[in-house]
Amino acid sequence: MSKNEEAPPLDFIRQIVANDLATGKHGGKVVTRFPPEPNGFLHIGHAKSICLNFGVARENAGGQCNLRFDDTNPLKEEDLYIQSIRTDVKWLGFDWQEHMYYASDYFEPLYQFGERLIQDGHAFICELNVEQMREYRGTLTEPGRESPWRNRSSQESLGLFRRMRAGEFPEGRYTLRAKIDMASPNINMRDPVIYRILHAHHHQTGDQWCIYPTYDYAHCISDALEGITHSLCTLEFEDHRPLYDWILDRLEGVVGCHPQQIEFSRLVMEYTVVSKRKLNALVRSGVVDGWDDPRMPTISGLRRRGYTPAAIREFCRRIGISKTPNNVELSLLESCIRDDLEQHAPRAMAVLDPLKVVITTVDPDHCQALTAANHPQNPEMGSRSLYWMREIFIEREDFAENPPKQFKRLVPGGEVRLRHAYVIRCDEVIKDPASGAVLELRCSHDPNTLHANPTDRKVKGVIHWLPVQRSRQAEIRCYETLFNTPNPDEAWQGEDFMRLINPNSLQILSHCRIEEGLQNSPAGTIFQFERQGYFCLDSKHATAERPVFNRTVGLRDSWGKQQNKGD
RNA sequence: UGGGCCGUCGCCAAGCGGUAAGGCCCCGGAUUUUGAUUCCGGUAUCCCCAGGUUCGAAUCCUGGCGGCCCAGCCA
Repeated sequence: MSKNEEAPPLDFIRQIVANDLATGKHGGKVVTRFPPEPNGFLHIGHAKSICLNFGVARENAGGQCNLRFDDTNPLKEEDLYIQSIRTDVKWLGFDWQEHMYYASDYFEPLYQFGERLIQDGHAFICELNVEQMREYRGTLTEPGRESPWRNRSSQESLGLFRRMRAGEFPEGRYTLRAKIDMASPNINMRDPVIYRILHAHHHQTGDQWCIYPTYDYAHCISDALEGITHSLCTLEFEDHRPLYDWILDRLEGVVGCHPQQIEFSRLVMEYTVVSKRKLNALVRSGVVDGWDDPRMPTISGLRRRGYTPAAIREFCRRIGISKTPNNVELSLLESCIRDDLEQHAPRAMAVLDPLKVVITTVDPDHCQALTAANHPQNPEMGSRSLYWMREIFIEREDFAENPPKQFKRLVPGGEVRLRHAYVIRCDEVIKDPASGAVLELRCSHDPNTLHANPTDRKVKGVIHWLPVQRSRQAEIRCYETLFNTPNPDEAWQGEDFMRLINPNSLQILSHCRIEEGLQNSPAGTIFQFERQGYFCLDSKHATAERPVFNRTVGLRDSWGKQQNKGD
């Protein structure tokens, strides 16, 4: 294997998996799962977990990754989310095949195991209410006290558990608790509740149940029942692992296997919040258009913004997997989408802020088709026609009466190349006498410069343009970060988050010009508007009559950067 | 002197006792009908700090310091 073909180093989880495979620990199998709770939309942080779980399965022969909805809390969950989660996982390019499950599929065995734990003396029915339980739990530095119901007989607990299931009691009256250790320094081990009464309709099981298992109880058993080998989750569950193992140890011989829980650090990214509560607040306040607003870090938002599945997967690959607290820069995500779109997005021209130019050397009725390649490096992407006519638009910022140093665009008396067309010279600047604003430019073109550069002089700049007649008006939405601080999560206090919102996060330009025909592309089509960036035909607001494009990301802009240095 | 986890370049991240990979960002320079792309080149004598073990330590030991998570009948 040559040097640059070397496989990249495996992250610590993949190392564990590879090692387990080598030693035959799980019978040579790799089964993972992605276990979202259907209580919200998937976001970029979920993408990291999806890429890890499905990735590990895909990379190993015979590997499998289940999609499992962790639906143990009917009060917070909805079927709507199940649909959107399925859509997003598929869109990201992953396939659970026939392995889509619900934790609620296991409610019956979960209940039976509960009876068994009671019979074996490992669980009891408790009558403490929420406040009492909090008092009995102790604190981080003081041990808790045992519930007065802890030592009631198994028979009594069993009877009560059955009556709980039968619906004889109101919510909160009883709970089923694991009997572990109230003095444990790990609070999760202080006789945690594993079943509670909830007279709630469940989106999958309807009114079949009025007692529901908690996450800690349901998750480990669900994993075991599905034959999961490696149960990958984020760091905040590290303290839960002893409980995960404790439950499965009590059920040894009853459930077939004992998966290994491994934790990794969750994704934290600059300028973004990801908690359901905060995302919800943004939606409710109307700061954003909805969960799929192109500024949202949701998968649907990224999709609408123009991010591709491949770019998101590449991002997840580049950030890696570790246990280190992290704060990933936005530039890394942007680099991923640029890399993808640079190769795949067809080029087109758009003028965001049009300035009219009359080419005095072209007849009023002249219309010449010029061929423009759709991609400078990839001829297979074909070409299209641009029409050379007397009246055109150029970008207002591509002309300067008093150019800054190094400016290589159009100036009075100067020349510039129009991309895919001719070199023009600016002969006259027409201004509004009152305001002094530039209204129009009069230019002449050099007919010998179509596919050739002049030999007697050097023309340094190339700018984009569009014919007035054969171009179309469009709305273009340019986005910046939603927040004006790189760490909105920290800065976010209570309900007061408006002060964190970047007032320029959305700029709507409604008088842009685009090449004719672009508006008929399917929603979601992405173009590179040359010299500007990547733009995606909006899937929500665009019509053929009124095209709307979202700027996915701008091109790298070394000129703009250089300009800003001077400020 | 509650428990758990983490600390390698501005940001991610390899490294697993043999003398600091890679990516992003940044800075030079070449090519360019996108100030894009591409292409070269540069960027940690040092791995939170202090001791120790060793011929040799980012990697082992000891002691500090800093950060994150946990007191839901949420997940």
